[in-house]
Amino acid sequence: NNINNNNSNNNNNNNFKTVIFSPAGAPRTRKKRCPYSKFQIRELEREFFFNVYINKEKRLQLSRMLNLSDRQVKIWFQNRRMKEKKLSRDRLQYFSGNPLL
Amino acid sequence: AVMILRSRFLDARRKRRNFNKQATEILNEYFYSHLSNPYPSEEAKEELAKKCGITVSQVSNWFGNKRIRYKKNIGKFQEEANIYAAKTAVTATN
DNA sequence: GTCATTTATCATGC
DNA sequence: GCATGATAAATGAC
Repeated sequence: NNINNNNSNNNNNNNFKTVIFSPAGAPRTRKKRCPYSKFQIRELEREFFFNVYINKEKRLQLSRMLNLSDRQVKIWFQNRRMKEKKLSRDRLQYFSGNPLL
Repeated sequence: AVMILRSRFLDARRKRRNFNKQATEILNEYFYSHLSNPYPSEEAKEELAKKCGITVSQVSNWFGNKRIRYKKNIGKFQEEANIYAAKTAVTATN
């Protein structure tokens, strides 16, 4: 079964690999970064609002609905949790400098 | 009101402002004097952030961008590399 | 799982 | 018009 396809507007063309700079070693490749569509982001964010940690069933369900691989959904939630943590840090720093707010 | 502030955080994420010349000098000085391993430790990042008047995240962003852009076009940064190499060479003799 | 990264992309400065 | 800082996918260490 092939997982990656993207509907959404502009892209892709996944499974395009980019060559990585290899410091004295065999040249490796990495999947090209492809930005997700507005629709994909909306659905991912919606699920993230309900639970920051997604279980296997919902993950598979989401991946099918959004034409993303199971791995991509998993990684998206990992990155999203990191983003939330950073936003919390920024918020704390911001308010500590502005006690009136 | 909460929603307004919340949206302002999300919107303000990409209000980019260039760093001042002194901060860029400090960052470049560290980068080119550690060119063989341009990965400052967490403590070094905090010190750089303090000296430059920016956040630790901004220091990490700067080094991330600098590493990839230097690697991708070393020739373009050759002149800049020579300048800071000479600068650190002077301090090394002292 | 977290988290520091790499890489491409975005948004702005000038 | 690119330079530059910040963010978004993707990888790998642990």
